[in-house]
Amino acid sequence: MTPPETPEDGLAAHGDTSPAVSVCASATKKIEVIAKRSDFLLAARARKQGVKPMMVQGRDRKDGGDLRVGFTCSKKVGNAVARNRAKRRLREAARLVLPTHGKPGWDYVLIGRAVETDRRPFDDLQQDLIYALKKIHAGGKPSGKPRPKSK
RNA sequence: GCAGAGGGCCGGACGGCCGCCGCGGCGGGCAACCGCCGGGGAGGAAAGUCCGGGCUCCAUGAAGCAACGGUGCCGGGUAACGCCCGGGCAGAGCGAUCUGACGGAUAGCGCCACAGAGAACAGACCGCCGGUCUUCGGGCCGGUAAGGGUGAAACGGUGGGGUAAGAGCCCACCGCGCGACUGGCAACAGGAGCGGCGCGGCAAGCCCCACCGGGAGCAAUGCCAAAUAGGGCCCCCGCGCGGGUCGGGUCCCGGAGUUUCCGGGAAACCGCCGCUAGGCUUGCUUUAGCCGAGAGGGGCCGGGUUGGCAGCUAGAGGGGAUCCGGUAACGGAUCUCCUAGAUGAAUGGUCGUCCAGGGGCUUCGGCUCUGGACAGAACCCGGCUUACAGGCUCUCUGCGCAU
Repeated sequence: MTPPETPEDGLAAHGDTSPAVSVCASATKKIEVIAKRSDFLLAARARKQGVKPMMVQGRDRKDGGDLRVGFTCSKKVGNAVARNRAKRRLREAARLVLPTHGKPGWDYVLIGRAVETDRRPFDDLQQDLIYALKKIHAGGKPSGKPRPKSK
């Protein structure tokens, strides 16, 4: 079966998106990786939006610098192989989506989930990420003290 | 052909498009860096972290002893091992084969539940036999351990002789113990002869004997940088003029893109050098000094924090082929191929075609749906253990059939 054409958003097409990317991301072309634990903790205290295959946390650092992203897959996701696979799919989705839908100066943390991060069709995974980013930029909910106990 | 035993090996394949992490080369650039090209990039268990090493740091005269821990039939292999190979012994199986904490119980201590008369210098409940008494039911004294009963285990077994009844009390055979000698490197095996038999089990209870072991680990360890509160040590000390780019800071430009780093440049803010001058407070006194203390400034050291670099991957290395030694594990020689190094942690994402495997339909040609186990390097090796869809292959055993 042929894959459905999704010309919008420039996410499904691969080869000829480089001019669009360079236009949109003139200020920040590279995505930094969050490496410090304290940055993860700050992002966790900021806005969040859950979608089926992942939880997305976002924080505006308000310094206008680079867009940064981090990934978290706890042992709840599964063994090491399952955690790696989930993290790789999230990383790939972030690579395709964030240059056009992310905002400079923000930190994003993507958190993997047990089965859905692996099973979700990749196009849907990208749409979910775009939806979550929109909600977060629009205001989101502050992920305060009451941690979500449901899955 | 059926049933079974023991090994060895593989553990999806190919191709688009888009990425990630090292390495090498070329080009641009003073350089930082950027671009292009080439090549490499998870496993048989990478896992558990259970043994044995290498390596690093710490401790330590050599060594011995004690304590603690480990190993435990014998011989060999190995860098070493608790691993591997061969052999012995015991047990299981018709067999191929499999299983085994397999040193010592006359070094000592301890334990052996329940049942049973009795459980470790044996003992006598029912019996059996003799004596004696008798109300004829049996009682009492003595002998005995063959028979019964209990138990995981009861102090040899069977038969004969013998006796009041019995008993290795005596004899034959079997068993047991000691054992000259023989074979073997040894574990061990065979065994002339001797002994009437006295000597139960547990060491996965303490223990004894022999051998081995100093401790901690790559978050080891070494180096560099930044910023901060406080500590220790050392130096300078005011003013003015000039010099210079060696160190720090400031500013500008470029690169990488952020509390920063690298390269180039500018100016004289501080240190510095030359001249000049003779001290901010205070103490001492020879009223002057290379004097002391303090404030201020600078540098160094040590400690914690964060980041970077090294350690970091080619090593007792693995695979293949041939030859030699060895029953084998393994060793030697020659040729050849392979050999990842991340650090919020790369080795992928996605799509297509095919191949095993499974289900359904079938006109036996196929069609269609489904679908790939266990699992991810983190300093490196040698083992062990555990997990694992499915498949390939070799050798051997038993039974059946055919010749």
